[in-house]
Amino acid sequence: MSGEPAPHEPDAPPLAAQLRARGLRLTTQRQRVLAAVSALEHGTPEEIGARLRAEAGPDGAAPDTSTVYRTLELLERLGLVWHTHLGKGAPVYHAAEHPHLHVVCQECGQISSVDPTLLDAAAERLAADLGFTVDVGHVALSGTCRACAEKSRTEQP
Amino acid sequence: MSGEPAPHEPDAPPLAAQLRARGLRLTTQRQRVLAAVSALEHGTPEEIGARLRAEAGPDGAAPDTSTVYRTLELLERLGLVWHTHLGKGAPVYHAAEHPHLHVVCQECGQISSVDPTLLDAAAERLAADLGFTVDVGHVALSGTCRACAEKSRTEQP
DNA sequence: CTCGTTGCAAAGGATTTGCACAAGT
DNA sequence: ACTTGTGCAAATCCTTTGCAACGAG
Repeated sequence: MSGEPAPHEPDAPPLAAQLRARGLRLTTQRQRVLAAVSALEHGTPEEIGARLRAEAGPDGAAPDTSTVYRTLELLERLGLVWHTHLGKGAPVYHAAEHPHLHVVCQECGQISSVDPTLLDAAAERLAADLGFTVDVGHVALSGTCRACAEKSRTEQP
Repeated sequence: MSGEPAPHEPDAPPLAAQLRARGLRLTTQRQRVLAAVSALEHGTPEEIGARLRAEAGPDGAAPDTSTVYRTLELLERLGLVWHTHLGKGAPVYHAAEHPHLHVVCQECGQISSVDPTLLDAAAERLAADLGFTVDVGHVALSGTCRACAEKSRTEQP
């Protein structure tokens, strides 16, 4: 902690650079997967694959499912994307950009993004108490959204 | 919010009562699964099943895997257990008892339980802002524990 | 040209479901 | 007895892996 250069740059971590630095290769697939993750706010591997198929059209070839998984894992290791487990099913991926907090309704599954500073106080407390560093990008708060709370109040009086 | 009767009773929600109230039946399997969840602090469905097998011994019959899953779902709906997704793998279940917050290290997987009041401020903020009710029992904070933070500092200077 | 990457297809693990029988009330 | 719960086995869903061909540097 000694002053970050910039709050958040235009395209923060240069994909190509990250790859070259590690002797890895910049492929169309990797660019497309990353783009898809950014485009879909919260996408499961399956949804990301589906989107890539849609973008590719009938004749254009989309990355294979296995490639999507492999690429997501890679991108995560490069720090370009993060994943979170929201419900029972598949994890959702989101671009690392500026960190944000996920809030998920257990009933309807709706996802909201919240200002991460919401947890700053708690995070500092954990750091001071346990030396534990909270990774805000990974955090998801579960609960019940307003709509579902009212709905269940109506259905079960 | 008008004063809770007691901070936490000896055996808060009576399993049998919960079942009878809904016309459901009290079976050995259900009692055993609940007991196993309590015994294992944080158990995956698989681990819970394994423990039941072990408890049953060579000749005693343990609940089937599918029964474990069905029962966990039921117990959760009854409010007796909660599940949380810690890593990529399976969800972990824990007895509902008094609520506590889970803090998980992404590297070593170690789980710590923290005072849930840590999130009270954030929870109230969400309630006021979005009408969203945070379910503290479900929440898991991911990050890096002190040990792992120091370890990676040593290995990559 | 060399080595990382991809596609394909099959394997693997985890969770769910249909149905007939066993068990709780 | 009546209805719910369980065991069994097959079906699904999600993810991973081996290997030959392909493409970036």
